[in-house]
Amino acid sequence: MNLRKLLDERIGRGMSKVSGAPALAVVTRSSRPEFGDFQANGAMALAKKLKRSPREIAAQVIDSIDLNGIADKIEIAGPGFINIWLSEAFLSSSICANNPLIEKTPQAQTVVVDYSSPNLAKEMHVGHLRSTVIGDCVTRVLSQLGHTVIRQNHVGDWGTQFGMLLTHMDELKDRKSAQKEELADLEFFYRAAKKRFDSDPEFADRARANVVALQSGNVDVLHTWQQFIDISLSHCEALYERLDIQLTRADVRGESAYNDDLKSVVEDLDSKGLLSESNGARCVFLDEFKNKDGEPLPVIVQKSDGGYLYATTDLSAVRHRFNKLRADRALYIVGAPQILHFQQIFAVARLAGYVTQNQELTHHSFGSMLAKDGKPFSTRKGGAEKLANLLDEAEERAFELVSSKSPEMNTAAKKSIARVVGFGAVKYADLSKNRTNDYIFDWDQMLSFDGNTAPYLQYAYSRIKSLFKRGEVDFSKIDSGISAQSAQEHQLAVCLLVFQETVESVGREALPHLLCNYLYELASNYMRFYEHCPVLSAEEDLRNSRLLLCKRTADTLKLGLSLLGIGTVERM
RNA sequence: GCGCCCGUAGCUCAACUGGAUAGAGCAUCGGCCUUCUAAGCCGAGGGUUACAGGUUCAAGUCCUGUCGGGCGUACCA
Repeated sequence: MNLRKLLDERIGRGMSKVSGAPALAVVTRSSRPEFGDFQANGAMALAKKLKRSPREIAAQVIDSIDLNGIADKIEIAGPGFINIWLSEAFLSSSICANNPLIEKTPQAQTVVVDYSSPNLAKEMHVGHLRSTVIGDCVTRVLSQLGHTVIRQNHVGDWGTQFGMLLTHMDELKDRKSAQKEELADLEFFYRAAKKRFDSDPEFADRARANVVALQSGNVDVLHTWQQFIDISLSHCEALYERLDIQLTRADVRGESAYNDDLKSVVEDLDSKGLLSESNGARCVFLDEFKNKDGEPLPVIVQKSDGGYLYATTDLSAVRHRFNKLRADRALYIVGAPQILHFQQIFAVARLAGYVTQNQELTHHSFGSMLAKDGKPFSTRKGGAEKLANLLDEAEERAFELVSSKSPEMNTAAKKSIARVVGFGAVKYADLSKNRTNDYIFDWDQMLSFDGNTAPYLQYAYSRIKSLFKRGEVDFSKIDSGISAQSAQEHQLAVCLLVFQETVESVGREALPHLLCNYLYELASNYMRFYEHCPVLSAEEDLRNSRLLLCKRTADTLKLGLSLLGIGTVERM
């Protein structure tokens, strides 16, 4: 149940009645406990419009709304806030086993999400984590809400750097073991190829020839290319699997997939009169984009030598997503440096009619990862930390911690907990921040296990499970409701009812940190409840009520964490 | 130069998109384990929300300007 929406509708109706025209209730969580559970702020704006006293308006609104069975106290406070206290009966009936944690949307859409999209020429590094985990979370959330999600891994599998890589691969062909060894570490392989390219002119010539051969469809070169792509993809897949990222080979649709369509895109733009020629290149000029001299900035779709660019590829991808995949929405989880690029692509796509008015096309950007010295990770010169190294370190540190906290556990159990906790911490570090700013990569911060981190949420969960085990609780025998009498129980109960609204927001805005904030608040509320309200030792009715609160909290934490792509453990 | 993004506690970040006394975590200091897991709980200190104006019942949030930072800005992706 979306509680806020419910209140917004109920109070909004009252507001509109008083106004004589549609008016918004503007319901939010109350800023402090003495102001109740929720507050409606719409009366002030309405009073302004009607040129009347806000408190008077608020009083009329209260008279005209029916919150029977939902609220047991409504008050006017300050300049005209309407404060609402939810009734215990409402909390009890809302938090019961047959109410689903998340309701499906009545308006299911087809949503394409473009995320992860690593460059296959190199190995995935820590900078790829952001897009990968955010996209993974967004797709899980949208699926949970009942939408049809189509994942698109727009990998970089085409371009001039492959000439150099394929040439180097050819050189090693006769020495199978050497080739295998080098390809096992793509970072090493890339550097070796680059070194040859820079130092050996003959090699560089062959590399350039291979680029041409590749682009013109030479069968042998294509075969080698396919081999390389397969190997590189399997590197990615190993990381996806470790991190439990829901991307498979079927979701891969790289740049090369659009090659055959590029000519058609350009022709189509031409037929629609959008194309003009400038310095030999074919471009779309848009009034809203200017270059550094204040002159119109082109979106170049075909170079003067006849070649195509990533703008062309992306236009083709847009067309594919809306025409072939029948998307209602297409979300791009790609870093901030590409803001202008996507603004241009989206504008052209709209002009060309690839996307209609009621179809959504949005770029969800985020800042780049910087090294400790504040400088960007160079993806050309190496120096970027391999994602695999981060994951190794996460497992090691978590293993040490588990070992020190629970020395009695066997190694296998410790290892399995270390994986869930370590990777959870890494993912949460990225998911919990909304910054469009750049941010500094820091091992200790990334691998922290204290405070507002995934392990805190996992700990809350395992504490609840441990409680059930100790109490030998059988929920099939508990059919009573909850009674939230203490402040801690009440806060926890209200918090549980905000889950739906939070998840819907994440689906709408593609902002996983909202879910992180929510789950942290939920876990904090639970911890306070746990400290103040004994569960197993309480008399039967109270014990059952508290057990039900625990159960709902555990279920919400587990589902919420799973939507973040983070696991839970029974013990830790 | 122009465009976009950003500037919140010592550090990393929130603030439900204009609402009441700007909140968390880390770090620092003090308390709480013979009662359900101390990866926890309770408490303290720490702020002119970069700066200056403006808009209004109400501004961290909107507008203008200044300073500081990042990114982008014609055939790489």
